[in-house]
Amino acid sequence: MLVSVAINIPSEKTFTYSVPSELEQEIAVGKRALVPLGNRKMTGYILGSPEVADREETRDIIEVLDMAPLFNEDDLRFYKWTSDYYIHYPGALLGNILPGGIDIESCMWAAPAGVNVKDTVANNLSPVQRRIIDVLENHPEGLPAARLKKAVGAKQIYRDLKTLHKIELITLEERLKKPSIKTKTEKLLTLNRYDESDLRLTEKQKRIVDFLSRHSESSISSLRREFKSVSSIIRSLEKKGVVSIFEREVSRRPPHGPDIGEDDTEFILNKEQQAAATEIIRGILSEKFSPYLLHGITGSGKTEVYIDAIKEVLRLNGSAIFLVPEIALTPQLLSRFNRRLEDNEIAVLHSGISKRARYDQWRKIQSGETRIVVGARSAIFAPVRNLRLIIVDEEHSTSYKQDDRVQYNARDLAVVRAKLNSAAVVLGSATPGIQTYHNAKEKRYRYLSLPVRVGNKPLPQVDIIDMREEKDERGNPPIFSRLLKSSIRDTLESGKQSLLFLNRRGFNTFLCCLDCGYVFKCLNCSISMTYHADGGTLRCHYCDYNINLPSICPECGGRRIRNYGVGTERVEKEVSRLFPRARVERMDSDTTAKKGVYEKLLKALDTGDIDILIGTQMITKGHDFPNITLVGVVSADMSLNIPDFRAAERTFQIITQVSGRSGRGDSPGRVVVQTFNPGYYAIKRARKHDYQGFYGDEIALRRELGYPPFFRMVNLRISGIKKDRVAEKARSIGVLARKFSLDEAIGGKVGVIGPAEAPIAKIKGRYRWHILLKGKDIKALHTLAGNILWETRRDGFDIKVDVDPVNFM
DNA sequence: AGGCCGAAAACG
DNA sequence: GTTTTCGGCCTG
Repeated sequence: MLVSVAINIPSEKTFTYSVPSELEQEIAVGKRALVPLGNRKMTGYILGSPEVADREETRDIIEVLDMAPLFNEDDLRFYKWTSDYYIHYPGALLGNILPGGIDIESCMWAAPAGVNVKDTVANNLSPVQRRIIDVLENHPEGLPAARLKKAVGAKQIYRDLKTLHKIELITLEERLKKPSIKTKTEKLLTLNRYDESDLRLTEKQKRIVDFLSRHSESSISSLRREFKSVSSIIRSLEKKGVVSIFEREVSRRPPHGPDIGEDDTEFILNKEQQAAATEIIRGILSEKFSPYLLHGITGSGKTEVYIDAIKEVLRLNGSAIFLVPEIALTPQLLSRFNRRLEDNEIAVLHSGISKRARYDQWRKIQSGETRIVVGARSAIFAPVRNLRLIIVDEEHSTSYKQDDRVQYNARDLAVVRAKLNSAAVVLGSATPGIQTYHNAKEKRYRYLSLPVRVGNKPLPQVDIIDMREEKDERGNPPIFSRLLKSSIRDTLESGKQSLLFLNRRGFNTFLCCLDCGYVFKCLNCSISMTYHADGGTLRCHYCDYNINLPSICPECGGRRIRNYGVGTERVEKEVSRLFPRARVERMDSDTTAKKGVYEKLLKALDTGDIDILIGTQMITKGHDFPNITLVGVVSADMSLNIPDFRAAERTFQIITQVSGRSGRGDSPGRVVVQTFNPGYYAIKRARKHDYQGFYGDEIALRRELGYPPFFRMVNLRISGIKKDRVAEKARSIGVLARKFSLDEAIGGKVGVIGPAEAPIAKIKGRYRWHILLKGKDIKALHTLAGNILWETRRDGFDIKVDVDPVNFM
């Protein structure tokens, strides 16, 4: 018997192994096996068992690592599609999406041999060898070769390790690295059929046999509770063949979150919600691929529609995946789900869950025990059984695109997975992505609309303030316009709550020397550092490098350093100055870094203990607080000035989303948007809540300029430590790309733009360049990107392919 | 010929 | 990803 496995290494290959006959029983797709690779051992993910090997020699697998598969063939088809589309190594993709911390592998382990290195010997060692000895002196128990290499700072280390081993200064052995989480198992007993007349059982043995005959299977621990000491009795029963012992994994329940929001158990859908839910349920029942765009304005009650559809899926004994853009949104959603979908356990998958719990959840989903999965983007890979429905809430959110490691877009993958499983998929948003809306217009998705707010509440009135007209005492633009100031005051006086939104945390966005114009920038990243008044530090928002606020300019020694730009901290200070009696809180990634703070702030907002909440992106989504009647967008321009073709789309979405927080209760809401670009179409359309109008403007531009959805893109990112060499490498890849783009298979169907230095030219000490590939034919784009990767050695460079890029920085 | 080194390939 | 092998270069 043969198996093909994928291994978590940067290689597109899968590997074929033979299976010793005693392990054949245990083989199944989706289980892991310990396999030999070179002279080490690695964890391989079993993909199938081919009839014939594609090479002469195969080695035996060592061990099957799982009792039950981690995924089945359906899941695998989807994973394979993903690794093909995003041009990722299949083993690396599996390694990334499967619950972490359970794989086993071995490595070379170097340890000092415990002999004194004599001077005469030491003098004969090369510098690298001497450093190895030095490092090992501080690690008497030894180190993995790879870690040692880093510690020594050498390019190569194996030759020297071998030499040192030969002269017996160090020991070298292969060592298994233990998985970081252990799977918990319990031992179970079942009663075999046996001939009573053949056996003489003691009194105690009889009692246990009697107990077992009344239960189909029992754990040893439950027997122990019943009969105290049992081990020796069980052993002798097993010897006689009366019982058999087997092992099974047990899992723990995840902790229960806090309860937020009103009791909405008795919710009744309005006419539009009912129509949308009915249509989605029709799709679910059809057992055909049924994609929907649920376009519901803010406050229109999309979640109720989702819950209705999920209820239907549960009735059909199917599974549903519910994706949320940010893990911060799960607690609220969960308490709502728990109220409405009682008796059904809900699995939560996201990066905030511990490894151990994530593994347990994965197991329960895989076995079909849990049928509802809620989570951030990675939950799209959950190994659900009988998938009938995927919901992508706030589908326009850019956080569905993973930026590091394996880059994928969970929103797009949701549609693919639904297609592979003939399931329904609902993309829901108040401000659908241009691409999604375009798909709906082209009839690829069915369009469902919730055009009114629940309870017919009006949308808030939006006022645009031209900040060029506003001046403070010194003639500079103030933080708050007169209208925003008076609106906050009015809101305070009427006992309602205000939300102030700003897309930038910190105090001032940059510091600048008035004498020489020097701007304080991060040493590792080409980013201006942000002043944080909290700790009196300057911080880089990319690598968190921070220094104390300097009093003199490091460039010219000048003492006149000025603050520019406004962050949430600065806004907070200004609010406290203007409204000293108001209860003000700030919600951004600085204040919510500590666990539980986020929930606490939401709770306080809920109970009315906050008058004014200031925050970033974090406050724009998904919260329903009826007492908020004023929303202030402190600066709408931040998202406009990014080098990205989606800048207008983002601006429209942010203004609309944050406006939607206002006026959800009985009092009408109001929104004040401050901007230096009051005439910009995205802002003008947002003022009128005019999505269709905005779409019309935007799609015309996209068509004219050749952007998605009319053209597809692949971005190649090249980064490295040495500035000149990265530039050189980028240029040589650019030449290669242009050459390949003329190939027959591609035939001028792909345009090559660049290479160019990335807008953020340096992050964490790595210089960055990119090359953009653009074309209508995704196949040609894929072929070209694949060819380039294939032909390019990444010696000292990091080269990443980003298919359908979202972030161009 | 043998040692040394960085680059490249192989790993089933 | 780790470990081995390749091939060019130097020394003697």
